[in-house]
Amino acid sequence: MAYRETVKIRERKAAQREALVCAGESLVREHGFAGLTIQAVATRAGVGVGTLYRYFDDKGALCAEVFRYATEREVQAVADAMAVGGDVSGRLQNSVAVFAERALRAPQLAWSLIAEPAEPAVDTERLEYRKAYADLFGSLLAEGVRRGELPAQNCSLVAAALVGAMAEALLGPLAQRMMHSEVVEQLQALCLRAAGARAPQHMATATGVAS
Amino acid sequence: MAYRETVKIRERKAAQREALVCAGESLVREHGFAGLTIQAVATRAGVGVGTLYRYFDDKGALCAEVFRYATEREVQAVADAMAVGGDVSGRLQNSVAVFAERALRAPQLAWSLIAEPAEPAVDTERLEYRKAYADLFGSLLAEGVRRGELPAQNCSLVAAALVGAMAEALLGPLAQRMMHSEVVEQLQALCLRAAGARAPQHMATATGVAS
DNA sequence: CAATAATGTGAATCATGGTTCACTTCTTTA
DNA sequence: TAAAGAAGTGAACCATGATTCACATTATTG
Repeated sequence: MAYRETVKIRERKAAQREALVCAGESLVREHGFAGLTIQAVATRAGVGVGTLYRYFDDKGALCAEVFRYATEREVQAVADAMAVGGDVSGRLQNSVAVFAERALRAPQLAWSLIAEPAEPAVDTERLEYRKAYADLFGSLLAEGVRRGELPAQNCSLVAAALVGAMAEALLGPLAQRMMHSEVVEQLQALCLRAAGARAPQHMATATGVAS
Repeated sequence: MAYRETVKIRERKAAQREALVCAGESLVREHGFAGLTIQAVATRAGVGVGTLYRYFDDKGALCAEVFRYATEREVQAVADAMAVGGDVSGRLQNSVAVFAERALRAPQLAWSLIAEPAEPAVDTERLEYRKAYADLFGSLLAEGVRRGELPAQNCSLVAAALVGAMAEALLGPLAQRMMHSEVVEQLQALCLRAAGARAPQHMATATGVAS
């Protein structure tokens, strides 16, 4: 016997894998999933195309991983904004702002994650991603209803609708031409009204925007 | 000189063109844009693939035409529902119902028109399509604001958001598992709240659903 | 160091589906 | 009916980009 995977190698492999995912993510940030070709990822990571296939079964697997990687911090940021104390309306207002501001600051990434045509494997992940947001907003709404702060409603459906409303409003050409702050304020007001919450209160800055 | 296009031929050509578009639309209805291949359209229309290129520059042109063809009646149905008399809230409620019911009845088509990945040419048309809806809802909202029936708001942005909210709520897996009537009612209530309109009123059936 | 077992490589291959074009068939008119 | 101009045809072609695989390189251990 003359070879067995050693710790050093295992770590190098893990680092390599992450480097590949990371290269993929940077490509998506710049050019969307359209720019995520095996060639481009390999080149950017400084390896040959064959190497990619030592780490991922196929392009779909790579795409899915890149999607998850890019997605994780987005969802987390909204979850954090929602986790602060205060009434449901305030937390809703806050999380809408975080969602919106992040999307406005990285429009290419936002579009890629929410709407860009891509591999079937990405579509699967995307469903999860939207569900993650919908679940987040859904439980917040449910809490509001339970506390009597919001009127009775089908929280899951309304949550999905809120996510759709924000996505559409932010990704359309309109939002790019408006002042970001106005877009955020309008969306906050809209979402609060849609959920039947109290009117929005002025907030100087939203949290959770730092990357 | 021994040939010039005659009326009979011109008509036959027009008919042929429409037959091709129509074949394309039926494919989209059944299998989405993924099923819209040149081969499939040609076969369904009973012609050779070459023939398609006598009528359309390329696949994009055909797709765009198919999209417009399928789209026209959808937008018209909503426009009709919006054109009836009554207050803005009632008309909003009515058009939301029409939009929702049509989407629920033809989910494959709705998904293809609203969200399916497709040719770039289709994406361009899709922008128009969404804009058409957004404009429709936008002017209704503007009228409501002008009349003092709705609170001040950025009508274009809110309209886009309403379209997004409906699309997301209807296309997600949730709506398929719920009773259609409940989905419609929830969406009506949501959109009215979002626009700051009065509470929804009971309506036995929405108009404009017949194809 | 020799043997072994990984990982790294990229030109060649494959898959898919749009597009072309040389040829056939049809329509019109002198 | 013959000539001319169009429309119809589909096998061959092409473009794109993922995937493979025979070979090279590197790491490990007796």
